[in-house]
Amino acid sequence: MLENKRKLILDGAASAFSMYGFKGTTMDKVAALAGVGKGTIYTTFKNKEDLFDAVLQQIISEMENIFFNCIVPEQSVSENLHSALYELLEFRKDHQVMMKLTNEVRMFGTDHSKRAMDKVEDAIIGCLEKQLIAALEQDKIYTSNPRIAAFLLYKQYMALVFDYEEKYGPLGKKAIAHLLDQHFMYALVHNKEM
Amino acid sequence: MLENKRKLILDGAASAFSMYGFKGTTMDKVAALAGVGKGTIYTTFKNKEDLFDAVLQQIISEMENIFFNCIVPEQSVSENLHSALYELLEFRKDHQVMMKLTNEVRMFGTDHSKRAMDKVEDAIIGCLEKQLIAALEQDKIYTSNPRIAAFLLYKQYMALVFDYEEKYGPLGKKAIAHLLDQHFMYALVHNKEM
DNA sequence: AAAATGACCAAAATGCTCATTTGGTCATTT
DNA sequence: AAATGACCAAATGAGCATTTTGGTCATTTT
Repeated sequence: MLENKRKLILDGAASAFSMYGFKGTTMDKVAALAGVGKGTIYTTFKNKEDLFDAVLQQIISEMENIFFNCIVPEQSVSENLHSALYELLEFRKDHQVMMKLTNEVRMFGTDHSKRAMDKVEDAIIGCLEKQLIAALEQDKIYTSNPRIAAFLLYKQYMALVFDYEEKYGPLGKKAIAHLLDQHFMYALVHNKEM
Repeated sequence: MLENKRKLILDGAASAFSMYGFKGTTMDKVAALAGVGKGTIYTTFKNKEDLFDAVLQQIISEMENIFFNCIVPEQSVSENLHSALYELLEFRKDHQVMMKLTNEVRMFGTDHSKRAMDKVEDAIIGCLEKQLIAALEQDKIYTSNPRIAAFLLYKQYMALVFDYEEKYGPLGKKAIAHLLDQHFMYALVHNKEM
């Protein structure tokens, strides 16, 4: 019944971290939410941070699946990238709790949990990079360094979704996609000098 | 002698805020560094935050001057934007203390001093926007919204200078300029559909 | 026997008190 | 009239008592 418990605990922990953040989540709460004894958690996970890592890893996997599923060879690069970004938007909406966590962890978290959150960022950038590389191999885009391009794409996306909203008010999904298309994708698709 | 004192105080305060940050700076230290009595500060500035504002405003003015001076009509838009970004890089180097302040204020500062730091950001974006508008009027670039373009340019620049360094190591000035040129400017200069 | 559990403990977090520091004032000095 | 620093109320932080919490392990359950 160990594997069954693992899922229970992981789900309880995900709820707890979502509701209370990292610091606000106690192992007692996780145990209660998961409906298991506190000691049981420690038969599967080394400690709180390990549990946190596992929850994030689960989110990362979900996300990578979603990303993977929107690469459609028949689609144009631009369309694929659009799909990917829409998925990123949807993902953010579903897991907007995770974004709160990002903030909290950066402010109060330990070094370890900071690194854990960075892994999420790296995973997203990695997904984007993968798509860019695929496009690159088909000569659909030009870039000397798909990793940097993915990094910039991600940062620009985050700036539009979060920073812009803070300063000038929220932007619709449509507007964000359009802005990225005009200001970032265009160069990728047309600039042969990269 | 009031105007003379004002400069003394402003310089002392600039040093103090640079050395100790906002919280770490006491009015006694400012008075000592400026070589004036503490009470004197309050004949010119309403309070600590007002003084902080004044110091930032001075930095903003310096920065705007530098920016203004690198708009050369004979130069191409791309060159002008390059100059502006190089100046921004130089500016950051000289006032890198200010960047520390940004962090500190965001973490521990009052709402007021946060807004004060935002003004610096807005000033930089404003400078970029001004240059973009000038270029737009000469039909040298295309963009439906120079404010957003300036915002994105700034964010991308900051991401390259700070976030990228944190993740993958520092980028040289040359590399940063090149990346911005390839990934951002290109669309501005070529994408007539904006 | 193997898995699950919750009472238990050391350590960390929190609340609280009180001495010190600090932003700001104002009577005095220059 | 301008400048000043002793002075004050409020904010801060060190130090301590109390509570909470991550993690363990002897006991119970299956």
